[in-house]
Amino acid sequence: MEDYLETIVLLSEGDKAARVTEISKARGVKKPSVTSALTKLAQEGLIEHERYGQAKLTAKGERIAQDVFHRHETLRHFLTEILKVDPEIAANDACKMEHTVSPVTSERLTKFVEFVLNRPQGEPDWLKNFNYYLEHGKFSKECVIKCQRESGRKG
Amino acid sequence: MEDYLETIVLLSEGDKAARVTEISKARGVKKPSVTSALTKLAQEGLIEHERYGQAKLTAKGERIAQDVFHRHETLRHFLTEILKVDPEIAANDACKMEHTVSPVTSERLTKFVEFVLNRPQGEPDWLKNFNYYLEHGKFSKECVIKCQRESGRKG
DNA sequence: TAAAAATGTTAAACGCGTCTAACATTTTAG
DNA sequence: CTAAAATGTTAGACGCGTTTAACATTTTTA
Repeated sequence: MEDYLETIVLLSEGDKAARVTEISKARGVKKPSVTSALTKLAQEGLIEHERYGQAKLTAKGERIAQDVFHRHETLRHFLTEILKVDPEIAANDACKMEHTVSPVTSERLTKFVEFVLNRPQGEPDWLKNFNYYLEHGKFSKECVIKCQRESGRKG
Repeated sequence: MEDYLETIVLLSEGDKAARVTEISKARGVKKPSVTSALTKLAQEGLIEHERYGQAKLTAKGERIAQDVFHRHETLRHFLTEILKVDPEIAANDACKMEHTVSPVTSERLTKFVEFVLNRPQGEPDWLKNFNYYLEHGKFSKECVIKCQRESGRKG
């Protein structure tokens, strides 16, 4: 059901109205599935849906939809920009994971992505080293040296 | 279904035999659910299940079960040791995410966790800085200074 | 070894989200 | 304005994993 909310918010923010056919296309699902989903969401007070008309998010629905979308984006950014997963696969994975991640994890991941990407000076050194590690399967010399330096006489 | 395989592998490796009642307790599910799951897994050639007896993984089943377990552990480590999510919540989240993560993402995450935790010199500085960021909601002075140093005259 | 307890299976039902086929409504175009 | 096309809904079915209730088998124990 969360997926429907997300789709509705995306359509509403875009140029398309959140109608059955559009939602159906967007979600890759037949129209009766949409109708029944909308009926349920309306019963739960998350959308308003007039027969043969548009779906509109209520305040509560909007809140939840934005929340799901936020989880989606956080996961997607993490996957593409840190783990360097192919964008398409990342979007796909994010789409599935967004529903299973607990609030705490979501919040931590958000902070993590912020921490890594919004630092005062951009992409950190260690992320570059991770990319080296990804490509070569071992730590770069630079990385090892840096580790040794950082750990001082403890090493 | 993957969850059943995982449970079977864990019971088999532990002291308990993989019998209906044990699996039922472990998964928090009634016994008929287990019976029907085992029947399906047997049909797919992932386990052998003699009526009223134990479930045993086939080679193929073992491979898949280990794979799921590996995804689980990778996710769990990432959540607890990097994002510092509470162990119980982390285990829970891992349990749900392990089924939705694509092979590529799983592999990258594994490498990432390795990279962070199995470095030559232990937990890296930046992870400590992330912990500071988690607690205080801002970058530590040390972190900012380091960033400036690293970026040199570009900054 | 027979009764009791534990364990396992079967049958029938449910909720969920989906589908197809048929029907209803609205929109569009001639 | 009306016929055709597009859009939306309803009814009935399916697969999935689950449940309860009843029954079958095995194990324990007295």
